[in-house]
Amino acid sequence: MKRVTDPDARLLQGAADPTRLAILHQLAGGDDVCACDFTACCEVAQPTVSHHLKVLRESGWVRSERRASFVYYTLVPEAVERFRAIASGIGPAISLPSSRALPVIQPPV
Amino acid sequence: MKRVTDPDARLLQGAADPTRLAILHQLAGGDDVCACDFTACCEVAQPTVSHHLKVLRESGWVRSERRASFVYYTLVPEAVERFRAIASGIGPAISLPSSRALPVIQPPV
DNA sequence: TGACGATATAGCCACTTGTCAATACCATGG
DNA sequence: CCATGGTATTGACAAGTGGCTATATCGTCA
Repeated sequence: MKRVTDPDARLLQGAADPTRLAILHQLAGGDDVCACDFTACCEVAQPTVSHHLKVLRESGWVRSERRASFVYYTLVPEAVERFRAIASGIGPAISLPSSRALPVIQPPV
Repeated sequence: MKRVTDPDARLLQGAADPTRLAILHQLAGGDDVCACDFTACCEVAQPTVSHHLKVLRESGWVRSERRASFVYYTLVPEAVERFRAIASGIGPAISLPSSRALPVIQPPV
């Protein structure tokens, strides 16, 4: 992919991967999570998790902090805020007549 | 990139590009936009715009409709809804003490 | 029907991505 | 100091991406 310079696109690209989305969801509570815990949830090897954590760090989603021999990751609140701002900026003001389901979209291939 | 099967990741990946983000912003009003108008805003050649429109179509973001010899594109409301749902699902409930600025994030490379 | 303007597709290229095995790094506990 | 366990980095690979030029397709109008 072309080297993305636009910060917004960079943020979106940071989240645009199933593994990283799972990591973000695991961090959604707001508490910090040990790196070792991600290896459990995502079915990928440890170096791959480490790689994705790096991508999330470099796109501004998370910060890491070493405590003893463990490394803990936290969501960056500003990133979440920005993401929500992007969400607000796309599309008209909420106006779907009957928006109860919020279905997962399954496009035609 | 790994073939993304997760619909949410697919949706995010659809938006994770500066050109496509510009297209989405241009569609944000809710009105349909002629394909020819995207060529103007994004500094890429016509086939490239067409390519990005296809990506947006296949990730569920837009629908196209031919009228006369022009093709008009519209935002898919469900995609916007889903995107906002993802935004709500990431991170804790809105709680940033003083969130006025919503700054564009510039991570430390 | 034939020419023309608007979009889409095909084919190619350089570059990026996701994944892993192997290995290096680092803090802690003997 | 050394062994150990958690984490990051390296190096390799297949596959995907974004961009372009050239070309095909589709509708409209003369």
